[in-house]
Amino acid sequence: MAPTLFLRIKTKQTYSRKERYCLNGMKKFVSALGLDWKVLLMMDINWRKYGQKDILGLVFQGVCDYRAYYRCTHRHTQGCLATKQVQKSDEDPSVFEVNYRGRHTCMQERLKQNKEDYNVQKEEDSNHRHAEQIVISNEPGIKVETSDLNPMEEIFPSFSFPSTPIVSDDLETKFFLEPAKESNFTESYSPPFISPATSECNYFSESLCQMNDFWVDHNLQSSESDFTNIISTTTSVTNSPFRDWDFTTDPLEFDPSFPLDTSKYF
DNA sequence: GGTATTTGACCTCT
DNA sequence: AGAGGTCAAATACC
Repeated sequence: MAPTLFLRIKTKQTYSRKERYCLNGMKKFVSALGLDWKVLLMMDINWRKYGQKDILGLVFQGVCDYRAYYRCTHRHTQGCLATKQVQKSDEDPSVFEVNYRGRHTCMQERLKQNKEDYNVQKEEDSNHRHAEQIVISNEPGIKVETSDLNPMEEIFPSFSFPSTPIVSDDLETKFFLEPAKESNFTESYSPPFISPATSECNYFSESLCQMNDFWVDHNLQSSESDFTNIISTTTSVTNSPFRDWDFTTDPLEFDPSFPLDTSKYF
């Protein structure tokens, strides 16, 4: 039985300036975990929609219009069987429920190859850095620092990655909108907030709006649009506002050995 | 022209 | 028979 991950994601047609600060907050959170935010972006973008169905009984209420079906872009080329379904919540139309089924085997193959390539290079380089790096993209700078951390695929076993490097600078503007820009954040995009899926069905509830209070207060001190400044900030999660995030709910679990103080990795 | 999305038809399961 | 899931031709987009 393929693992299933169930997410509930609150989204809106348009995000306010204040709410975009929250999105930038997500980027900082990702970097605080020792991950490149572009890595997180890559996790949810190689899906291809293959169908949608009206949800009977709810259509006439105007609440849940349809359920959309997605599968991995590389299903045919690499036999990846990962799929996901997206539908509006019948409780709150602003909440999207995302049901992930299976794992992206396509990227696991690539990760494996990259690790092998890395090991070869590591042997050749006697002056390699102490911190290990698993290069998951040919894109310069797209990598995960994993000193003393679990391998990436163990921390986030259900993460999906593209088999080809598709991250570009404009991805930042596609998802993490600059506060100064006016743009819509529509339901056609499935936010890449993914959690570890090791059990049959994990439940993850997250509201971008709940992050507002933290992020507005915190970000007033920062450049309001320059993400480069944000990620370059050395952040100890222990001392950061992130500790107050009600980010996950049971049974979602991070590896307890996962170090939260990531300041040493920057 | 290649790739992604739409959407009606079809298949499978209960 | 009906609902959920998938297929594939038509269409849209870049």
